[in-house]
Amino acid sequence: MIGIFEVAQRAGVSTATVSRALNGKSHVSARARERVLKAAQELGYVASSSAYTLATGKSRNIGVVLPFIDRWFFSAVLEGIINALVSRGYDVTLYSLSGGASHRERVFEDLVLRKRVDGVLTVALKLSDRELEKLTALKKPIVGIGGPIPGARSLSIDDEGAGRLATQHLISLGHTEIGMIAGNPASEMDFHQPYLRKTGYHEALLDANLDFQEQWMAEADFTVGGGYYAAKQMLGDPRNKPTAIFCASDEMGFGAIQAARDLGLRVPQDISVIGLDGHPLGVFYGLSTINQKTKEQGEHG
Amino acid sequence: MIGIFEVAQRAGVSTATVSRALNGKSHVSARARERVLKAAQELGYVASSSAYTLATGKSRNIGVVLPFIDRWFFSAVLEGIINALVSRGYDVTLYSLSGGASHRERVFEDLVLRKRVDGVLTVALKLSDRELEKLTALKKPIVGIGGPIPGARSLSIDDEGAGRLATQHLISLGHTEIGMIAGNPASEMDFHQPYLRKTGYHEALLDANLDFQEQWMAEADFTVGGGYYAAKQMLGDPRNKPTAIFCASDEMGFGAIQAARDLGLRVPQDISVIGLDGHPLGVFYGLSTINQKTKEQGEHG
DNA sequence: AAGCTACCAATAACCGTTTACAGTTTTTGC
DNA sequence: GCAAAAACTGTAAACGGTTATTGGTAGCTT
Repeated sequence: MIGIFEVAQRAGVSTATVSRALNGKSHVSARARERVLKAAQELGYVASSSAYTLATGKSRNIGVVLPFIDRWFFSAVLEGIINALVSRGYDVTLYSLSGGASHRERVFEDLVLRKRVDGVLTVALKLSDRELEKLTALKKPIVGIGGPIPGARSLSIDDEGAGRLATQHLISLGHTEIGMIAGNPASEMDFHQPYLRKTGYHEALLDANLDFQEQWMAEADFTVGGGYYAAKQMLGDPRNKPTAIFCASDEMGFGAIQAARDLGLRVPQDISVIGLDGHPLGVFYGLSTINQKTKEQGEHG
Repeated sequence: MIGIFEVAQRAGVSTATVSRALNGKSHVSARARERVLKAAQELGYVASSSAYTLATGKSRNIGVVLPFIDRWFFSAVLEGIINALVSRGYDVTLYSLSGGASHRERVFEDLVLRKRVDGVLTVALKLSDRELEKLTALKKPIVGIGGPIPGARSLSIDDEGAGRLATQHLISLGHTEIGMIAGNPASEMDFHQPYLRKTGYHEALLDANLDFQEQWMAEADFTVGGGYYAAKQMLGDPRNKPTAIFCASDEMGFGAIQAARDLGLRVPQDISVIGLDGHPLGVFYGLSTINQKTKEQGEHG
């Protein structure tokens, strides 16, 4: 195994100098630095991260916790996070909560607490008190994306505004009978965009003096399938159906469009559907507001 | 900060005993073990992973390298991997290559080599010689999923068989004019399912004595958009278009279906589309063979 | 009661870096 | 040229665990 000592030997200096040179610190002569760099290069030396972490307390590693990864929204955000972090020299270790409750507990009890990460980033998550306590006990920076964490830096789009905007767009197209397929918070690990987006919808209707009908409001689990069944039900009654639907996620929007088609309705002639998120498939179907993947830009100091 | 010493003190034993007790090793009396466990529990002690790694050489951490994460196939596989690994007590650190070439190089040069991982898992990746060399120099287990790595354990579905199966299915439906939208290897970080799936298609046609027409073979980049444009072109000529299309990925299949619709064709009456992967949206559209997420079961010793 | 034999537990040596501190060399100012 | 200051470099002590080695202490045998 080749360690710092071998490099030092080859460069004809001490390990301390090697360390300083490699970490770009001062108190190293140009000559020594050059020789160290050369030796390290030739030997293909990279400092062992565990030893580095042990000695410095920094791990150059960020933990990212999210409820799912195989849903578009989450993987898109994740991709953005990773690219941003990697280009800053951090690694990312991933904790998915999709494995069930015991899984979730374990993530917070054990894994996050092994002092392995320099910071934690949660996506669209609402933490229990206990979880929050565990996390803050780490005394490491925490940031919540799309789901505020009490006492931590947070970052999210204006869900209420987005909901209002989408609804207003439908109104501006001349629609007066507008339904909504909202998110179902329980199904989604407790994050609360659902409420905000729904509020935006209500407000937009109110502002425009439009009717709100109970049967034009459905909840689904953010998936294509959920949107499909919700829409099928909402549009099932020919005597009383909306002419437009605002879906709280693009994926539900896709489902709704398909449901409309299966019912023999043409989109967008017979019914308009608008989604929310910025899913790349959106261009082929309904509309969408872009949910920046740039979410990862503003974080981390 | 609370370390092993505090636990030892509280339990009235030495740190050596604490370590043995916590790691389930022998040479600890039942009484001592119990007291240690209790003390650790009360103090919420978890061994620092860097110290553990430094001392033992094991990191309980697996690196996963994949070309993208915001495409369904990859995120689905990733989710499976993570769940399998986490339930075995491993963490997963993620390396995405989507950030461009310099990014890719950095991943292999630097990050993977910080001796941070106990093993590496690549998904649908074809490595350059240099990359492979770097990786094997780690002397850690490597496994390639959906893309064999020379000299490493590999795991993938039978792409050729799947291609043949899909084509045969179309044939069994009575189709004789069958097109294919294959993958475009260059666009996809060099993985080679494209060829195999294409081979399966050809073989099935041959077996059934069916014609193969050059203009019924297109290549796209595995995305919905790619499938859309490829299909639009293939179906654009009313005098000479296939009655069925086999798409090498479900996502291209969605695009193809939409293209057909936009051309005024009904699916599946006027044209059949079959995909490959097992995308959950598949139920709403074409057909699909299931690409097991269980890919992560068979690995790692 | 002394001598063995097990079995437990503590001491101390490592794992590979960083870094405070002390020691050595080079500059610089006269 | 010389002393003092500045710049560089090496030694050794952390960092927080694991584990081989060694030392005790009981419990059995005879």
